[in-house]
Order: sequence, then C-alpha cells, then structure tokens
Amino acid sequence: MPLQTGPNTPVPTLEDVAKRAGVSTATVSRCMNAPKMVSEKTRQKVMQAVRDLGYAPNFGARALAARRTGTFGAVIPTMDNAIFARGLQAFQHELGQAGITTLVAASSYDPHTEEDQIRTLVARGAEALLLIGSDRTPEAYAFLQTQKIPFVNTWTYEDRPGRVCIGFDNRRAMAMLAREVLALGHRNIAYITAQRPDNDRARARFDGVCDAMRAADVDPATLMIEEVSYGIEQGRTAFGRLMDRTPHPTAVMCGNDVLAAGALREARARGIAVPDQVSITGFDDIDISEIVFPALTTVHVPHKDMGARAARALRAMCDGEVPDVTGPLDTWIAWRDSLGPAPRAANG
Amino acid sequence: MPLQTGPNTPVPTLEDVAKRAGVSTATVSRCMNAPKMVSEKTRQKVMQAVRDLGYAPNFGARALAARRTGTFGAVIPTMDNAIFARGLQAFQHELGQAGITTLVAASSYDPHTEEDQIRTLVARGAEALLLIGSDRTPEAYAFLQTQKIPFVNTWTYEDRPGRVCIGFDNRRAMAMLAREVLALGHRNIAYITAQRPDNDRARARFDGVCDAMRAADVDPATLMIEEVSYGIEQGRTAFGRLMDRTPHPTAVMCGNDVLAAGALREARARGIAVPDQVSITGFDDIDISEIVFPALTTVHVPHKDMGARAARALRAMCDGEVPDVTGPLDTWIAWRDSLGPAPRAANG
DNA sequence: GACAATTCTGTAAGCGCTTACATTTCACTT
DNA sequence: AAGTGAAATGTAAGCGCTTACAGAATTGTC
Repeated sequence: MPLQTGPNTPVPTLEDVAKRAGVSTATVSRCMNAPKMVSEKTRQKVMQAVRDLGYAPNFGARALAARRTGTFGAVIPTMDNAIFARGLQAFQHELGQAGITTLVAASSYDPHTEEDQIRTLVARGAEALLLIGSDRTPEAYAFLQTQKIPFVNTWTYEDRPGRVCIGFDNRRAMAMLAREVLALGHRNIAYITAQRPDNDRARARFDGVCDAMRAADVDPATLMIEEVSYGIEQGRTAFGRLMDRTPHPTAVMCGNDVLAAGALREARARGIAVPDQVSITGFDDIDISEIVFPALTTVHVPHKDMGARAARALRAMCDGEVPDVTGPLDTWIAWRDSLGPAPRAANG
Repeated sequence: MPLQTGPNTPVPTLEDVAKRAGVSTATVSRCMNAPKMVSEKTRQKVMQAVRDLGYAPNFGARALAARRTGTFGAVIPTMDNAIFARGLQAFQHELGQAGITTLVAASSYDPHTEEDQIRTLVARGAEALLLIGSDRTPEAYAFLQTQKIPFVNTWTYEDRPGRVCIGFDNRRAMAMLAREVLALGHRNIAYITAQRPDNDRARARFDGVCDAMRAADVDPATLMIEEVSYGIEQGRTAFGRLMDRTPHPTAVMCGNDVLAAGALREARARGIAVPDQVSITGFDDIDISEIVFPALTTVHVPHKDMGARAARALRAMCDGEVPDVTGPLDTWIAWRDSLGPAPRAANG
C-alpha cells in the first residue's frame, strides 16, 4: 500500500493538534478561525503543530458546530458547453472574494434531475443557490422554501413577488433579432428551438419570434419549426431537415448558439452559402459564435454581469437583506456575418 | 419576508420527524438509509412525517456520524471551455450510478490555486479526487497522502509506483501528428504552446514535436515557438505574430484545440487560406474542432474513457482495492481539413 | 505593589446524525 | 400456553468542531 501513510495512522483531528501544541481545542479552533484572538506566540506553536500533523479541519463537524458552511451552489442545465461557463466563472469569482466556495451541479435539462441536484447541494451545505430559468417542479420550490434557502433565477426575468430574478427578457430579445430578419426581407423563416416543455427560456424566445412576425404582418403559422434537444449535432440535422423542405427557408433562426453552430456546419457540408443563400442566427453569444464560419450574428446576453449580480444578490439575501433587483438586464444584437438580406429568387 | 416560511420556523431535524411519527430517531435514520430494516407500516408513517415537515438530512451531521460522505471531487484547470467537460460528464455519470456525488472545482492552471481547491474539496468531504496532469505542489501531494485521499492523475501517463494515472502519452501522441506534418513536406514549422511551467502535458506535447523533428533529421532549433496562456484570443494573437515573421511558417501546430481555433480565426481575418497557404493543427479533439472552418485536424484523446475509468479506479481505491491500470490509453489523429501539404513556393 | 481593565486561554455543552448494543415485539413451534 | 428465534425498535454514545462562559494571565494605573 504505497499510497498510504500507514495502515493505522488516523487522520489528525483538532484534538491531536491541541495535544501536540499543548493547548486546548478551543485555542486551536480560534487559531484557524479568528487568529487575532490568539497571542502571537501560541499561534506559532499551533500552526507548527498543524503543519507537522498535516491537519485539515473536518468540514462536516465544522458545519455542524458553526451552523454555516461558507458554500453556495449553482445548478445549471449542462456543463457540456460554454453557455453557462462564463457567467458561472463570474459568480465564483465574486463569491471567492468573500471566502465563499461554489458547488456546481448539472441537471441535464431535466426538472427531476434538477430537483435532485438542488436537494443534494443543500444537503451538502449550500446556503444559497443560483438557478437557471424559472421552470422547475413545485416540489423544488417548496423544498427551497421550507429549507429557507435563498435562491435567484437567472437567464430569465419575471416580475413576480417573492421571486428574485437576475436575467433578461428572452422574448423581447429574440423579437428584436427577428425584427431585423424580417426587415431584411425574409419571409420564409424557420426556427430551430430547444425543447420547450420545462424550459421557459426556449418558450419565451419562440414567442418572441412570433411577436415580431405578427408585428410585421406575417402570419406566425408560416414559421417552420424544428424542436430538438440541445447539441451541435441536433442543430445540424434539424437544419438538414429544413433544407430538404420545399420551399426551404431563407432564414433559419436558432434558439441558441450551439444549435446555430450545428446549422452552420451542415450548411457548409451541403455547400449552402451563408448568408447569401440562407441566413442563420443564434442566441447567447458564446465563444464559438465568433470562431464559426461565417461568424454568427446572434443576441448578446450579459453572462458575466448576471453571474456577478446573482452572487451579490444571494449574499445580501443570506444576510437577511432585500437584494436590489433593478429590472431586466440589457441584451443586444451582436452583428456578425451570418445574417444577410433575403435572396431575390426565393423571395420574388 | 415572502421568501420564508415564517421568521421562527426552524429547519426540521431528524428528531422532529421522529417525534411526529411517534418513533425514535434511530428508526427514522434507518428509514432513510436502510429501509429494509424497518417494517412497512412504520416506514409509511415516517415517510409521511418527512414529507409533512419537508425534512432534509443535514449533510454535516450525517458525514460526521457516518464517517463517509458519498462524494468524490475533481479539480480541473478550467471550466471555461469544453476541454474537460466531456470527460467530467462521463466521470459524474459513472459515479452517479453508484450514488456518489461529484464536486468540481477549477484551478485556473495555477498550482497554488489547485492546492487550495484540493484542500477545499477534501474539507468538504471529497473521499477521492480526480486530478489533471501530474505537476502539482509537493504540499498538495503530501496533503493527499496524510489525508489518505485516493486520487488519480488523468490526461497524462507516467509509470511511477504509487501514483495512479489514467491517461495517454502526450509526447508520443503529438510526435505522431508532427510526423505527419513533416511527411507533408513542411519544414518551416511553428508551435503555439500553452505555458509549460507547471504543466507536464504542455511540456510533453512540445517534446513530442521535437522528437518527430529529430527523427526526420530536422533541427528542432528551427521550430518557431510561441508560448501563451490558454484562450482563443491568445491563439489568435500568437498566430498573428508568427505570420508577421519572415519567413513565416507553413505549418502552425498548436498545443490544444482552443489555441488552434484562435489561429484559424486569425488566418481567416487575414485572408490566409488554410491549408493551402498555411496548415494548422490542434490537440484534444473537442467539439469545436469539428465546427471551425476549415474543420481542424487534431489529435483525438479518449475523453469519456478517461473519465469513466478514473471513476472506476477511484471507487476501487476507496474500497482498498488496487485499481487495474492497464497502461496508457490510445490516441489517434482526427483527420479533417486544416492540414495539407506544404505549399511549393515556401518550400522550394 | 495592589487593583482594575484588558487580553488570552480553558471548560464544557451541544450541533444533527449514525450505529453498536440492548430491549421489545411478533410469529411460530411444541 | 410457554418457549423460541427472528425481526423491529429503542437507548445512548459518540463523530470533530465551535462558542458562550468562566477563569487565568498580562498590562497599565495610581
């Protein structure tokens, strides 16, 4: 067993340190948590003992005794892609400054898995949670309530009392982009959406497209719809199916950048020129939208700002304060190369 | 305070449940942990009480009493990109099957941050750790040893007693790719590497390129080197600097796909045809290497396999078994479109 | 040098849970 | 109806730490 110190060396405890340093456990505890309460001399002794023994505090015991863990949690739909990474990073960074650790879990876009993960994180000591969207099981909401866990819903915005949202208006944001698509003359429009059940953001974005169509006197019923699960490959095949239709769309709007990346890939594979023959748009403005070809025109959302604000709001809520939520955050269109005017042929 | 049940309702404990169900705390505990030890009738009663009260066990107390947490940890360099996501997913999935929760932390490619994160995860109850690479502070290794935390080093392979590696041979893998580059006639070769200090994989990959050059009787001293930190933007600017040199390289090999994506982006911005004028290669084969343009020729590494194997190995180690590590895992070249023969002009 | 004010340290009571062990209950035998 | 073993439940001792409180040591003051 070369991996171990020895078969019977137990992991050192506070008491071991105390004994070795010749002080009480209380003093050792204070050395670790409030050094200024301890005299310089004893602190030296204690810290030396800590080092000698390779002591590390037991989280469970500490949490139990102190009734706080210094841990916040985040449940995101997927770690698979960079969508939530940037916001999460900002969230973690902001909390790190305050000495708070972040625990992350993924729900795979499934409400029951999400509920499980929420329970798990709370059981593991998360004192507050960052959540994505607002669609979740009533049980999850009930649980958060009885456990008194402050939480914020991000990536969405609803003005509902007793619910803190740090996000933006998905519907309006997508409507804005759709308006531009329509203004460029597109009338055969398709929309590749992520699964809408249990996903308020996907629904809102879809509704946004319809809003813009109605506003432009185009019947939303003419919108070609592909509803697929999340992934590059899914976007790719959905785009393929759309292009197999007759007539095919001149603009394919996608519910997120990952789907759009897939669509772009398939367009290239089929030799379809973007945006000359078909325009493609995304939503989210993640890293890859800049490096795909052609660079993706998409909706920019305030990833970092959301993460940082969520962190601050949760900290305030943990202190019993009321977080200042100022309303939905801004989004804007990141104009790049994948959206252009409707081609004449398909439009005449 | 609409966010709370009431100002003075405490979070329910095991004892509350016991009282409500009219049984002892031991029975409630057994209901939660070993249902078959309890009669059907009392279990019903207890579970009802649990539901009524919205009870959730306190992780700290449970960990303290049971001396196990059912939690494994993973410290990865960055969550920023999809590099580690796929492997991590497999890791989590495999552990999830066994009822084990995964905690993830990021080190930002900094050994001291990594050491901190290791301590944090262990303090939070991680019973075993997945780590990336083998470069880390001696203190980190010492800590793992005194705390008796089983760990595996992934994404690397070294045959060192007492150290479990689940990875591949970075050096050989990169050498293989470099051999192909050389075989295509390239002699002006550049290499964009991630920071090599504290990163055994970056060093190994670099060494691999040199190996191949020597094997082809090309002086490794002629290799143009750019060493940058991790990121698309860094790859982009490094590529720019290389193309500003005279003569410029005909092949730019990159230490990872993210850097390569940046290089590809800059090539497009400068109107440099890939691979006709300049070839570009990557390493890792992450999602984006398929969607960039032109699709990236890169080294495929067994993301999922590593994650799943690491999970199994750690489980075995926790049970006091010796994990069966069969040697380095296979890698191969993912041939796509960004590598081509050296252009005549620059080569004549 | 005695006394108060101040700083430091020790004592000990839990925090909420698990589990070894003891006890009770129950379904069968005889 | 008493006796038996198995199954179900209860009792209570911690797990390793924090922290209120009390007590000891140190410092400053007159």
